[in-house]
Amino acid sequence: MNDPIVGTARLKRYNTARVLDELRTGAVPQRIVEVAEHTGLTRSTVATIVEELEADGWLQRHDPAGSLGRPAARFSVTPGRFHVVGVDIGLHRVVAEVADASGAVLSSADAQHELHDGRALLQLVGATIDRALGGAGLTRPEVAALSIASVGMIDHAEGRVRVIRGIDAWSDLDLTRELGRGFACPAELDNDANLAALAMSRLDDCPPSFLTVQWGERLGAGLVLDGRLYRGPLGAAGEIGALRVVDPWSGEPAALEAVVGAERIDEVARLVAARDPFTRLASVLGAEAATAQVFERANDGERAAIEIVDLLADVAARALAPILLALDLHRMYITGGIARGGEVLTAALERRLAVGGAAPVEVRLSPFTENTVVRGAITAALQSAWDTALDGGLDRRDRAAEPRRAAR
Amino acid sequence: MNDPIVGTARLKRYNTARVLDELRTGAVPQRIVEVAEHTGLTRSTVATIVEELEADGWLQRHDPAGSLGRPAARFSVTPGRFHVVGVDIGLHRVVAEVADASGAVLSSADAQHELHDGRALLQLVGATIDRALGGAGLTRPEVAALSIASVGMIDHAEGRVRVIRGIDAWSDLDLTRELGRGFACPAELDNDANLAALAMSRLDDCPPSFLTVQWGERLGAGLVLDGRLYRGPLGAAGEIGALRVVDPWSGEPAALEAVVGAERIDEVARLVAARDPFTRLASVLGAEAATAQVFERANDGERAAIEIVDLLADVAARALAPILLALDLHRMYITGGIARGGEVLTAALERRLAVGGAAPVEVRLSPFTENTVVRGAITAALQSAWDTALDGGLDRRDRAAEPRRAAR
DNA sequence: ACCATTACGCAAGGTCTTAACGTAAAGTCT
DNA sequence: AGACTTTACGTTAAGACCTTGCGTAATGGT
Repeated sequence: MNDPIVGTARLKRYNTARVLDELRTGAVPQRIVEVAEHTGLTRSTVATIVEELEADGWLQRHDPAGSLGRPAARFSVTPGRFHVVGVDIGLHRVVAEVADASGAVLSSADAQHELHDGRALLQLVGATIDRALGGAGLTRPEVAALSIASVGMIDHAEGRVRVIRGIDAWSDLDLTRELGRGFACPAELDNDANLAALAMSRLDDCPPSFLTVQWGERLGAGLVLDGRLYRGPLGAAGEIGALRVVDPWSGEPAALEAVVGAERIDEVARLVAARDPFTRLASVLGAEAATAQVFERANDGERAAIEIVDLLADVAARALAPILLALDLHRMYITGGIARGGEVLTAALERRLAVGGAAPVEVRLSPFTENTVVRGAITAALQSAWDTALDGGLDRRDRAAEPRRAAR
Repeated sequence: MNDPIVGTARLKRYNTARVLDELRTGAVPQRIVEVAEHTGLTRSTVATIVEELEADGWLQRHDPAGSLGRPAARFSVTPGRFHVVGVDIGLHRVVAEVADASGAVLSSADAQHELHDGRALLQLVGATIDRALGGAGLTRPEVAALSIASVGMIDHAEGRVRVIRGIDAWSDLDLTRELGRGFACPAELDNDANLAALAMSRLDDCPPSFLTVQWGERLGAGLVLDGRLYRGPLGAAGEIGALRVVDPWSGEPAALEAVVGAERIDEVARLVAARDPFTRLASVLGAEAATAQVFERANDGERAAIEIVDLLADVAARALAPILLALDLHRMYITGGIARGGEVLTAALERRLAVGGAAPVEVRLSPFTENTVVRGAITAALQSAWDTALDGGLDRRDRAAEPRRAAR
C-alpha cells in the first residue's frame, strides 16, 4: 500500500514534516516567517506547504494581533481534524483517554480491577475505551490512531506481550489485533515506561536526553536519547526490574523490582510499624496499600518513614547511577505510583546520584502522576496519526471524492 | 563559507552520501544496480551520481567479471584520492597512523614515553605524526583529515581536554589548534573510548548497538547506539571510571578505575605473589607491569591468577550489568591493554553479565589490541574527510581551475 | 544465428524549491 | 492627513533534481 516515497516527493515530505512539527509543538499559533526561520526553509516554501495543509484542513488560520508592519496570519493545528486514543493497561487499573489533534484531552475513562484472566481483561479494556469514546461523542471507526501501553515486557514490533506475571495468557494474545477490532487504524503496543518517557519529552524544559523511571509495583525505565526514544536492539531497553541487588531489610539478594516495588514498600512499612507500634506511621496504616502513607509521613518529617525512603533511594540509586553516568544524563523523571513520593524522595535520590566530578542529576516527579502513561500513549498516537497524515493516509476519511489538490 | 545546503541540493547531497556510504563500506567493488537496490534510489539516479563521483576522482571503475547478461562495471573508492591521519595519545605511548581513502593503513609510527609535561608531549606527538607521514611520503598540507584521541575527559566540541591526571597543563592547551598547525584541514579531538567504539563498529558482524570498554590504566566506555556514536548531552557519555565500587582486595570503597585498572592489577599481583611466593605467577613477575603475566598465567589455568581475574570480572560486571541491561545491549568489546586478557576474561565476564530472563551478553576482544584507538581515529578521520568532500570542500585541492562540472 | 538476460544511455516530463519583484496592510512620523 | 517605514503576502520564471520509458549494447546459452 505505502510505496516507498522517492524523488522530490521525499524532500517535500521531509519539509512538510518539519513545518508540521514546528506548528505542532509550538504552544501558540506561529507566523509563517517564524516557521521559516526555525526550519531553515524559505518563506516561499513554508507558505506553499502551509497553504496546502490549510486547504486539507490540517491547519487553522488565526488572524492576527497587530504589530509594526502588515499583520501576519498565524497558524496552528486544527484541533478537531482527527482524534486519537491512548490506553494504559496496568495491573490494577485501566485508563483510556481521547484527545484531539492538538493533544487536548477530551474525555477519559478508567476502571480499577483485580483481574488475572487475560480474556476478561481484554474485555474490560475494550469497554473502557468505548466509555472514553462515548464521552467524546466518537465511535471506533472515527479514531485516527490508537496507542496502548501495557505492563510486562513488550515486543513493540510484533504487538505482543513477551513476558508478564500476574495476568494469565496475556502474552498469548495478539493484543494489537484484538484491541484493534472495529478501528480503522492500526493499534500500537508499547512498554509503559517507554510511553511515560514520551510523555515527559513533551514537557517544557525537558532536555534532549533523559531517563524516566516508571515506578510502581513494577519498575522499568524509559530512555530518550538525543530527542528520540531508545528501544534497544531487542526492544528490551529499560527493563531493569530484573537487576540483582541486595535487599537492605532482609540482607538477601533479590531483583530490583522486588525490593523497591510498591508491594515490598508496603511489606516493609508494616514490618517497621509492627516493630514500633506507637509511631504515627503505624497508626495510619490501614488495610490497603501503605506506600502513599510512607511518603506522606516522610514528607512530614517522621523518622521511621524517612528511613524507609532513604533505604529505597539507596538501592535505586546504586542501580541507576551507572546508567545515568554512562549515558551522561542529568535529568531523571519519576513516573508511576511512586511519583507521589514528594521532595523527600527526589532529594534522597539526588544526593545519592551525585558522582564525584560529574555534573549532578536532577530528579523530578511527573506532573501527571497516575496518568503519565496514558498521556504518553496519547503522544505516541498523535505522532502516529501525523505520520499517517503525511503519507496521505488520513485524507481518505473525509476527502473521498474531492479532486486531488487542484490540477492546475 | 559553508552556506546551509537548501532546496533540491539537500536531496542530492543526501543521496550522494548514501551512495558513497554503500560503496565505502562494501568490501568489494559494487555494481550500480546493487547500489540502487540497497539505497532505494533509481538506477538512473545512482548512475548520474556515480558518474559525477568518478569524474571527480572519488570513485574508481573496475571492469567486469562476466556473468549472465551484459557485464556490469563495478565501482569502488579511489584509494589514493586523499589521505587521513589518526593519532592516539596515551599516558605512556603515542601512535600515529596514515591511511588512504579506502581506509588501508599506509604507515604508522609510535613512541613510548613517560612524559608529564604537556608541552613536551605536544612536541612528541607532532614528531610522531611527521614520522608516520614521512613513511607514507606525505606532508602535512596534503592531509585531508586529522583525528586525535587522548586520554582524559574530552570536550569534543571545544577540542580541549577537560580533566586529566598525569600530564601537567594538558587541559590548558588548545589541542586541536596546536596539533593542527601546518595542516590544511581541521583537527578533531575525541575520547579514546569513543574512537575505540568507532573502530569496533567497522568490524564485520558488529551489531548496530553495543558497548566498548577501553580498559587499561584508565577505564572508559564507548557507546554505539542504533549505529551512531552516542556522546551524551555534555559529551561525557561513557565516563564510568569514577563510579564508586568496593575494592574486593581491600574492602574499601574506591573508584572503578582505581580498582580494575592496570595499575591496581599490578599491585594485586604482587600482593598475591608475596603471600604465596612459590607459585609460577610469583616467579614470572619482573620489575615491569605484571598485568600481562596475570592473564597469561590465568589462561594457563593457574589458580592464583584465575582468582584475580575472577575478582576483576566481578567488580567490572557489577558496574557494567546495569548499563548493558538498561540499554538492551548484547555485545561488548574490550579494547585497550586488557584486551590481551584472552578467553579467561571474556568467559568470566559473560558468566557474570548474565541476568535472569534477558538475552546473554557476548564479550569479545578487540582484534587490533593496542592499536584499536588509532584505528578508530582513522575511521573518524575518514568520515570527516568524506563529509568535507560531500560539501565540495576537498575539491579545491586539485581541481582548482577546472570548469565546474560541464556547463551543458 | 538467434534468444534471453542484464547493463547502459538518452531525452522528455514532472515535482519541488528558489529568487525576484511587485503589491498589500498595518503603524509612525511630520 | 499624507508620506514613509515596516512587515507580510502573492505570483511568476527559472533551476535543480529525480523518474519514466525506450532503444541500444554486450554477454552467455541454445
